[in-house]
Amino acid sequence: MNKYLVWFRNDLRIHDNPALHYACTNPEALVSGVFVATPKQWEKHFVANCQINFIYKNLLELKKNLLEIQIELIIHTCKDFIESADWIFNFCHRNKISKLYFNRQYEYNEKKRDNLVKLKLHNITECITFNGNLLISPKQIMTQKIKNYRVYRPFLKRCTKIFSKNILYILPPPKIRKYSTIKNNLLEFDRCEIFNNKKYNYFLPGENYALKKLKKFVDTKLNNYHINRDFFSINSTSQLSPYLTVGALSASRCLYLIKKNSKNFTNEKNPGLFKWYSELIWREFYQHLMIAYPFLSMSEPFLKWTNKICWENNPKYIKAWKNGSTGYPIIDASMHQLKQTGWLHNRLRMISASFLVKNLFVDWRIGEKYFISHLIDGNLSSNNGGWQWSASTGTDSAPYFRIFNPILQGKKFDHYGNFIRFWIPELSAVPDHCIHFPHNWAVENNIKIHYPAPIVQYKTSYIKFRTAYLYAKNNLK
DNA sequence: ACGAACTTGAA
DNA sequence: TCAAGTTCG
Repeated sequence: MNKYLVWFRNDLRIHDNPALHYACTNPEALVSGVFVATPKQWEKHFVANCQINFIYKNLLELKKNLLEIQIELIIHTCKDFIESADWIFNFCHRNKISKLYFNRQYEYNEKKRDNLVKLKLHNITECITFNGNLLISPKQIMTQKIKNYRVYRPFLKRCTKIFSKNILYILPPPKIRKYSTIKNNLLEFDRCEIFNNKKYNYFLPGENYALKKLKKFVDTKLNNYHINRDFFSINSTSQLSPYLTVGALSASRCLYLIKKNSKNFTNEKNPGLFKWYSELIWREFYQHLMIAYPFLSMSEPFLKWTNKICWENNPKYIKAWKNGSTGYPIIDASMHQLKQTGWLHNRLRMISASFLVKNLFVDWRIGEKYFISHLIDGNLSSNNGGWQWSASTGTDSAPYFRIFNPILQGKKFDHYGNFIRFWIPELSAVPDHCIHFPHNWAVENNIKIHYPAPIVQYKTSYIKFRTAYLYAKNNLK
């Protein structure tokens, strides 16, 4: 009897999963699933504990869902990618697997691992791979001159053209298998220490929950998304990024709903929908960018000459930024939320990134690494893209003279200071109009607040960065 | 090859 | 206005 194996990686779902779907088209075959955890690899790349925890919890849900269609999910732990490639090879060899199915990953190390597996399995097991994670395959989206897009807007326009022309299919989950591969229906996760950590319960795991959450967002928040999305204290975004990262939800499922909700999803008549769609394409854009320019995943800036900037990297400043004790409430509140929940609104990511780079004059890569090591939705390409955008080192990034003023941003988007009071209770007595910079108010009213003084002055600190940036640009480009 | 366009800001 | 080069059709 034919034995097929589905190798799950960042696609922990049964809906819209090409590898799983096509492995199951032969009703006679024996289909099993496998996931290989690689703790050392994760550690080396600073994957956040909350994300690892989230992966395990999602695996549990995946296992349950696969159980219902009589497919066993084997979970094995290896050290790193190299070892996992060996293990997959041995597994296929030992169990006489005739076909191995998986959805492609395009990152540098992942691709290297997969090529190794393919090479080893040559003449033993047929490897069948799919694009299960991107909305569009890398080669299918090129400029007229057959070059990779470097600028977001034309990329978006091209995507829109393609998507409105093509019909989008969402693959259903497989039907119950004729022959079961279930050996045990125990959910053997209890020994995983991280999994038992009760600290991380902000995002409920699982594909079923993600689909419900998506539907609820589309039904209740999508229409006003463009108006509400920037106000980070009112929960107006979809908060689906963790599910997209582990693949409990596919981006194409989101696109499918977008198309379903509007015949012409590009139409300005649907501004909320269009805005959300364009955010989804940002995610896509940064992935394509990293595929085209792998050096982006190796701590290299897009603009090479920015390597010549002499970052100050003051350890005191770095520590204060990480701990949320900079004396700028919006920054400190953000850093508290990041540490405690593993999630931050995108605007807050931008404000705190801008502050680290352009006020504290710290190398953006230090911030990039810190975010990855704390984010539940941490994703190499989006995180890197966002940081390079903020630091003005990317190809399509904010101009260096564009800087977020943490006080003004706070006043604009957290007008009543609700967000700040939630994360910094020490400031709860400060009146609304002073909460974004409470220091002067405290002095004038002779009130002692338990809150650090600002570590840098906004304006002078920015000039320092700007001077160094321009120096590198003009002299060393 | 020419010209339009270029996420998110602030003074 | 800062500030301006590059990308893309």
